[in-house]
Amino acid sequence: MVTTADETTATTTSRARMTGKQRREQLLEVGRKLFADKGFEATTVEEIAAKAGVSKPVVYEHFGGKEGLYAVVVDREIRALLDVITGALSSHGHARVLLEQAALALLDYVENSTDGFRILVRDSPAGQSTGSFASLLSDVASQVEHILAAEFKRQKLDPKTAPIYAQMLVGMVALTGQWWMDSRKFKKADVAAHLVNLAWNGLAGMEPKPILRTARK
Amino acid sequence: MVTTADETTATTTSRARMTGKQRREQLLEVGRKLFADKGFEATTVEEIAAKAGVSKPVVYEHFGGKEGLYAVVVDREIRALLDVITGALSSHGHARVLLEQAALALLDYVENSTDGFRILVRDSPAGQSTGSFASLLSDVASQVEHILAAEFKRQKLDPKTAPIYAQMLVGMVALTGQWWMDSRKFKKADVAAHLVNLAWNGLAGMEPKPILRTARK
DNA sequence: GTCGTAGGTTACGGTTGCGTAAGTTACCTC
DNA sequence: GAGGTAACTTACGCAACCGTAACCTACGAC
Repeated sequence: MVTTADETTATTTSRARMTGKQRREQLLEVGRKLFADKGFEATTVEEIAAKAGVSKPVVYEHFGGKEGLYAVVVDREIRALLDVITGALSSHGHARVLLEQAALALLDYVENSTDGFRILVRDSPAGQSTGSFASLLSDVASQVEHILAAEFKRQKLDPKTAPIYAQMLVGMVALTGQWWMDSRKFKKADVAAHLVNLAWNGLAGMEPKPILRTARK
Repeated sequence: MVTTADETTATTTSRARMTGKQRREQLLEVGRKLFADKGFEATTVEEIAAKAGVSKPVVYEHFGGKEGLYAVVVDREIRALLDVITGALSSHGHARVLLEQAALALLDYVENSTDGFRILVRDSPAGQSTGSFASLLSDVASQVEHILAAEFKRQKLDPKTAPIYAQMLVGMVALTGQWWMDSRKFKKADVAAHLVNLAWNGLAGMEPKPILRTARK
């Protein structure tokens, strides 16, 4: 044992004994990071344990296995993301403002919880056919759909087509978030403003200098 | 499909001896299907071999391993998709028409080569950090960027922002394709028309009954 | 200060799936 | 119909990981 030194890459985070809760949270953190970096299958239980400065059975004790840990990690991320998006979409106001807020909410999430977002995007624990991220997207899309349907009626457009447009908007925002996560060459507020600009005005009627209508931290 | 008999799940496609080329192509087909259905890691070499009615070493003979086979499969798909998209984008004409054609090209691809598209979207052979699909997208985005930059100058918009909009458009189209692949509740031409409608006119100025401007098979 | 228990360890069994060595069969050529 | 070669097989070695059984150890309560 001895080992004050870390062998290969493992940064032995803790050394001391912890309470169950603490250890559990720590394992979740460590796992999150690893899953984000290397994906589900490429991450091994031993690696997780090592990086938490603990031995393998501890992981099994808390989560019953890799899948168990992964499930909890994903569940938390899904909930967190869904919460902020739903929050943004269910404040009342002009559809344009809702869009703006939802976009900002996603970008915030991408910024603050990059690892989590990366996990969701990667998804792929083979088991569930419906990737959890896909189902999150379709959940959000259905919220957007309702907003759009109302808006369409007002504008004398066919509400039957709302699902398509909902899907497109969600896709646009989601993939833009994904892209922004890696490139990061533009400011968050700018990305959001352009997002809204394109979605609202279209290429034919774009504002030259789009600005946000919402005050934000 | 010249299937003779299937046992449990493995559809032993061939029984007879083949030439090297034939076998190679057959293995690529089989692999493509399996990778699309189960992903890279979940697919085993034995499974591929079995489904091709052949034994494992044959696969190693032709491709040197699972990764080798996968690489060829992905490479072909990337090329194919990139070709049709690039083709659509490099015909000259109104930007709106280009968008329309590119959208249709993608949807065609999704329709005709569903397995391939699913593989690309899944991607994830751990190795290359830059998922091949991501790099394809950014490739396409850069093409779109140039088209947009020209268009922006004409419209007195800032060409510096073209990359963002390019990314958004590509994201919108790509994720819509992904969604359409699974849902399939709308007709291809309709999806394309709505795609163009949103991108071009925006939510504020949508046409009630968008129609395509291009004649298509 | 002993003792119960939560927190932790070492060490192993078992499966899975990759990759290869060595040998076999059909087919084509002369 | 002998033999060479391309196509293919059986059989195995081996490494990685998962998961578990069995055994320690710090530490607060009494």
